[in-house]
Amino acid sequence: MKLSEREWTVLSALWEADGAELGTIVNILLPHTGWNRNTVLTYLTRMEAKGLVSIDKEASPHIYYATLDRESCRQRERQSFLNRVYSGSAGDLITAFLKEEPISSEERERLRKLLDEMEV
Amino acid sequence: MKLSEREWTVLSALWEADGAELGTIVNILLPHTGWNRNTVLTYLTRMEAKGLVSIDKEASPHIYYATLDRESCRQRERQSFLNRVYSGSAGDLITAFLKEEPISSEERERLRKLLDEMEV
DNA sequence: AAAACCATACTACATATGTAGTATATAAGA
DNA sequence: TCTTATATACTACATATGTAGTATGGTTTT
Repeated sequence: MKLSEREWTVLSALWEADGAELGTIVNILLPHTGWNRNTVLTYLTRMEAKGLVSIDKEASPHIYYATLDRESCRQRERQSFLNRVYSGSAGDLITAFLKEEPISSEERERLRKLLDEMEV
Repeated sequence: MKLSEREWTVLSALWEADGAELGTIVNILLPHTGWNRNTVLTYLTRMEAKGLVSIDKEASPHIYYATLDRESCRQRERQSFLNRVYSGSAGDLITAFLKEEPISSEERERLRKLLDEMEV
């Protein structure tokens, strides 16, 4: 199941404060989205139906959790992006990001080390 | 404007055979999508309305073109992916792909070289 | 020429998505 | 306690997306 942009945003908030009540989530999202409280609630509800969010309804107010952790979602997004945009060629993908994005020299060092470790 | 999965697929076909007539496009897409001819036509028409495709209607049959080249689209997708999934941290993104995807030793060499060139 | 096929335009319709508004119960302050 | 803010459930509605079907006219093949 592919996450939409908005779903990703909602999950990000949950990863930031997992097991949160509505108010908290709304507050996290508000600054950069401007979403209405009920909009957020709709997302959460719909995402529960999709299995992306789980809700503890015993508690009051309800408590909302992400059912997937960030790394699993990233993993899926990576696959999807790699195949869709680069037809699976990770080398090209990495090259493009390397060329385009500013990478600090520490980062570069880390990457070089990683490459070396792969050399066996 | 964000491309949907299907729009990306259609554009891929156009990049493969830009300036093509419907039949050609359908044939390119058919094997991996199974899309009906009219489905493809609908996509092309809708994408023209969005400015993603241009259609030469003088010709008969019409000729369909992608209005954006692959690299521009890749560029946008990279930005979107980077920000959405990695909050802008290109280093983490690259690391994840490096660790996960099989990269040939020639690729690794190329990447190393690229990293070295950045070292100035 | 009649049959079969291709292309285009237009229509259709279900589901998804973005974005709330309303009604209602409840909790928290004044 | 009366008012106000919160939370939840439910409803609403426009636009987008996925996926064709139909009607029509041109083209190619028997």
